[in-house]
Amino acid sequence: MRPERPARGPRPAFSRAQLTEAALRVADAEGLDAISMRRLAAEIGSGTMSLYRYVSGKDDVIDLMVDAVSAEFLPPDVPSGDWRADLRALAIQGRQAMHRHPWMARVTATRQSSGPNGVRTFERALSVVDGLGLSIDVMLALVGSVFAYVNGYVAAEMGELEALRRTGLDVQQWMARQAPYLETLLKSGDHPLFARVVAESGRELADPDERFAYGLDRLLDGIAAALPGG
Amino acid sequence: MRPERPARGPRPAFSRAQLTEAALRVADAEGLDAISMRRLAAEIGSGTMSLYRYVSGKDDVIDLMVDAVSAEFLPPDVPSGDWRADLRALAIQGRQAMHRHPWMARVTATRQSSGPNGVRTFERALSVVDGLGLSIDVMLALVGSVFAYVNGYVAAEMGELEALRRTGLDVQQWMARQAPYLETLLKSGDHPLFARVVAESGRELADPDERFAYGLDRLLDGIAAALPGG
DNA sequence: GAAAACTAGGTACACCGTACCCGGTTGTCC
DNA sequence: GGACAACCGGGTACGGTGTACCTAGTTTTC
Repeated sequence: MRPERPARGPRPAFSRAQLTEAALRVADAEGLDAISMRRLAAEIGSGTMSLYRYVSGKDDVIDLMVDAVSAEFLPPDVPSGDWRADLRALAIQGRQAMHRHPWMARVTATRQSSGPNGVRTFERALSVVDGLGLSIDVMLALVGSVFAYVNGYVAAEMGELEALRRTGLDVQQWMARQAPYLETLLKSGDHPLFARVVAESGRELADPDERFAYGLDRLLDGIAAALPGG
Repeated sequence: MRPERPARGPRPAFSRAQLTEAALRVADAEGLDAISMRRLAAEIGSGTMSLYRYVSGKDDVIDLMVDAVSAEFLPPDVPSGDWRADLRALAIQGRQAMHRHPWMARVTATRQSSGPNGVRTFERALSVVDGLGLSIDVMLALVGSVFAYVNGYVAAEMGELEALRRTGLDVQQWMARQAPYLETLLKSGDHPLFARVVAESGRELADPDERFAYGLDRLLDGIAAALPGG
């Protein structure tokens, strides 16, 4: 955790920040699976094992990456006073950050950042619902439910996109490949609502941002209704 | 996709179902990372490469596992008429299934099942909100938001448990190891709400099931309020 | 100048998914 | 009954992975 110059020994050839930056560049462009210690070493022009002078292992690299991205949607240090707007903005900015870094959602779904920026985000999210007359347990549950929705929604969203990217196909080619299986499902007649989805979906809530916000607003409605003030 | 006896050739020594069962046994007991083609082959007493007669690759094995677990929380084929109770039950049973299979949440967070049981679950979830005067797009958004909450919540929940399991430590040992970092965070004074969490959390909503249900009920409240009938 | 504390990084090990291939078994058809 | 297609089991091999361990060089302190 200390990128600073130690007392003795030669000057380090690079820094944890440079390593993190290289890892982000690779993962953003080629996906999380493109990250390997050998690859990262090649990227910054060092020997593979030298990386272990800066991080304790690959997991540590991932932690650094997550914490770096967490900084991108850090809420302002002082809440606006409108808890709903603040929570909504945090959710939307979190999603946008995960869209900029398509590998992010898969990681944060199962492991939230315990680095400085992760903790800061958590603290500021709690501060958004502070002063509403809630116990810390309820505050935690409310913030947690919004995080759960955002992480769950975006993980599903990006999971599909990343799976598509891995195939190397475009959307048309992919749909053409799925067509026979889809046909079988529809022809069986056992899935009338799924058939309706295929036939008539997309008239409303066609914009992905709008779809995300729709569910988010339902959740925020429910939270608002449970608040002491009404 | 065809475990049936083919026309020619020797009788297969095992079946996709047996392979799936072995994979579930290993993953449930030792985690998803314990699943390897060599390990599975050893488990069912076959050569490694023979598995490829039954599945196209490791991803296919995972798909089979997910679809098998999906059968565990398949909603009844006819909704009760109480959409809220049905959606709530689906969420709770989905979570319970993911608790029985700790590896499941990590997988479904980014890749929903497109196998028979996955499609059936999807169809029946939609049928729960059918007949309420909603367009298929809104139905999709509502079901999707509940899925997002459940997947997001349980993925975070299980992610923590699985991370703990991987260390091999028990809760006390793990907390003792984190203590110095925690101390630093608290001593800095920059995280007063986080400090409150550490100090006073657990008085309300101490039961994990209750915590999960609390957020879920907020979401369902918000959905109820948006329904045409009120 | 010696020693301590750090640095870079090569080698090696155990494991992974799976492409490719060979040889054996079974059913069908002439 | 013989030929052959179609399938099965599975060994070998390749190009990857994370990282433990070790050697050797460099800088600072005493």
